[in-house]
Amino acid sequence: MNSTLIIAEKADAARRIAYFLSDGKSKQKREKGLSYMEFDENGHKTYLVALSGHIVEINFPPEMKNWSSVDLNALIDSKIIQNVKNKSSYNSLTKLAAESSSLIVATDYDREGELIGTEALALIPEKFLSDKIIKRAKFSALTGDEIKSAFDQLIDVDYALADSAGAREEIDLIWGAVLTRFFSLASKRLGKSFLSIGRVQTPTLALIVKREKEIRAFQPVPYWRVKVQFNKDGHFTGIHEKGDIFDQSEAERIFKVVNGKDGTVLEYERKQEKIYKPAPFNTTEFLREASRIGVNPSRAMNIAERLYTQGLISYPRTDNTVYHKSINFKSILAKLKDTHLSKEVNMVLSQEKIRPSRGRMETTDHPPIYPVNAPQKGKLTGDFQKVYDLVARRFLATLYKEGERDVSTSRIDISGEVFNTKGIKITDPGWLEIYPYTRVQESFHPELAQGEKVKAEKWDMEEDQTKPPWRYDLASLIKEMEKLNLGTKSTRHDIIDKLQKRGFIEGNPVRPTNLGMGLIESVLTVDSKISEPDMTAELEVEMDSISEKKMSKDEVVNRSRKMLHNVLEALKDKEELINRTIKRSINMGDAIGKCPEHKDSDIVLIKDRSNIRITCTTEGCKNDFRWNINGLIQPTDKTCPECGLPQIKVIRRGQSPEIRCIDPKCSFNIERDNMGKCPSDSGNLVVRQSRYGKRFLGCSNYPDCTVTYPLPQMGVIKFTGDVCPYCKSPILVSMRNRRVWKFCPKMDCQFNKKKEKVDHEEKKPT
DNA sequence: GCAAGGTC
Repeated sequence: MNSTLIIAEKADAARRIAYFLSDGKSKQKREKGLSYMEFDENGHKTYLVALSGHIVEINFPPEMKNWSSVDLNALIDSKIIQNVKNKSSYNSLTKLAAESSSLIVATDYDREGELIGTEALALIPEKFLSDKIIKRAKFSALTGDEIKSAFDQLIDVDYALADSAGAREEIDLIWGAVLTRFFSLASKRLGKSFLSIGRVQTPTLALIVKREKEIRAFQPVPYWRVKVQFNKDGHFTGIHEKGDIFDQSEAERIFKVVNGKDGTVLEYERKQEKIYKPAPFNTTEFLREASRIGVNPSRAMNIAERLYTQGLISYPRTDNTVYHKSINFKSILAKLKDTHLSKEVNMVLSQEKIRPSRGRMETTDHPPIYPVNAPQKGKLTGDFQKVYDLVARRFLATLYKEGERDVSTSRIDISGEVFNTKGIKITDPGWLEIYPYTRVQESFHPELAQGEKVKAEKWDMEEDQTKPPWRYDLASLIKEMEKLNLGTKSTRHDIIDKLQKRGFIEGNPVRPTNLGMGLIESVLTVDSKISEPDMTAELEVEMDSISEKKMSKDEVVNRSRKMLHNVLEALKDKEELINRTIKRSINMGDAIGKCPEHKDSDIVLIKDRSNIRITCTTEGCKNDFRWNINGLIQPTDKTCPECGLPQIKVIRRGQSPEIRCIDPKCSFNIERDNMGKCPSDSGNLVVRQSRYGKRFLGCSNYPDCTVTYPLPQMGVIKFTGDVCPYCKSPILVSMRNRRVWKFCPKMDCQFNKKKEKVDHEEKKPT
């Protein structure tokens, strides 16, 4: 029993700790469902177990399960139980702990890490625990030096710090569950359509709703700009120094003074400016850039995780924007040299000295995101390739030189009115050559001299108006959440995903749905901080008081329970109002056109998750349609050529948008979906959408006839009017990216063997 | 069917 067990937070950390402590002699062991690492040192055995984050999950006991019958005040005061989530870690942990004389917690050195460590300790049966030495290794980077010195100077486990994270867990659960149930019950939205409330998700939703309200309330104000186009070896534009002029008569006065006249240079300046290279990637910046190249944060995070486990990039969850001195740039560059980025690598290597850029945030938990290895040729495709390239190019850009540009400015006088001009010319692209995701706009500007006359060619008075604030896109939303300290680098994209899946927000740029607007409005009917980032800020203060041992975890949690009782009372007083607010918001709908029956009535689109109702606002009108659609529905300003009802645009992931009549039974829609006769019972074959949004061909006599055919998911599909000579199925034609394919929908049919390629012009499909 | 936080 002379051995040590080290508990690590994740497999990667366990590997690195084992490697550095054993000088590379550690071995991975797998036996009887156990998985751990092991090494020997002078007869002393050391085991390492890797957890994967939290090993237990807290929850309410089973008797609290029923939403409708459990009293919410009782739920607030309910005891909280723990469930083991990760059985295999648990088995390795308890087995090896029994064989060890000392235990070392070596999880990440932060609040959650301390909790993850103590959770693991708490799972070890008391009889094995009592006689053991329990210690904590404190390292803030997974480097040899850090790890070795951490294990030379072990400290004690900080139970107060773990408790502070434990309080966070419990408070989040209690508030989340109680309020989620309250709002769902109040609006009678139970089952799949429940309304969720949480410390992070609700303030995030409120942010989006607030912005939408600002946009809707925005009153544009007109303004004018007086512009003159000058010419000397090329065109360049001067803008009157007053910029946006809100007084129309003043703008007119200036325009009249200068119209038709040339200018005289008052001042001219040309200077060299640096184009600073970007900082190394932290999670937020990485997600922002990925979003810009068309990979949404959730998917980007998912891909980054997989690239990380494949050993291609470093750990993707980090706040750090400064490379640690231990990173061996040369060896990484050597690995990247044989890839399609060899040109860029050589550019970096051609410098006398490599000086990496630094960001503002320097933490010690993980390095910034950078490539650690080159992928095998052809191994990465699609978005994986895009994301890897983004990380690799960002890395190379941070190691290359700054760019340089010439910035020319001048002030030009026309009859006492002054015009500012500006031109930018890149003289040395520097890192921009490696990192093509950033573009610098160039504009022409000639060299000028003071007192020089410049010819003017065009005089304009442009009218414009002030613009409403921008909607958040997924990238700027994550950035804003980071600024407000909502969520963590690992959870922000998940929170946004949740808001989308629950039908509170949609699109990118992000808009709240009517349901999302209604939920926030109803949350605001009582005076609480549920929808404010302050909830998190205040929780942080409480957590600090626990870790500083000024308060106990129970004191803090119980105080929070008391507050929640009060909030719940206030909410119950407003229950009826809350119900009405949510109902009204859902039924509000967006106007998408006029009703041909009732000329004064709007046709509105009412969305509630995947249920869509499109109806005339006149009570009882026959134009009341229901759609169940997996996809986004957008209004168009067109009407159906068949029946005159408004048309909508249906956008499904991976498919080209379709124009539809709002009446599902309109011949316009039927015609488009008609793909010929079913060979089995001569019903009509029509395009249908599966529950998962995949399209396929099915017989109109379903469920009596269950004939289906798969369809290509991309591109436009039409019926040619021909019938397959082999199997009698209708012959279809698929058009995508100007490529046209004629095929039989029966995949293994003889017809497809010859893969007939049809020219666009040769035969126009009907 | 509830939260947010780890990690895969």
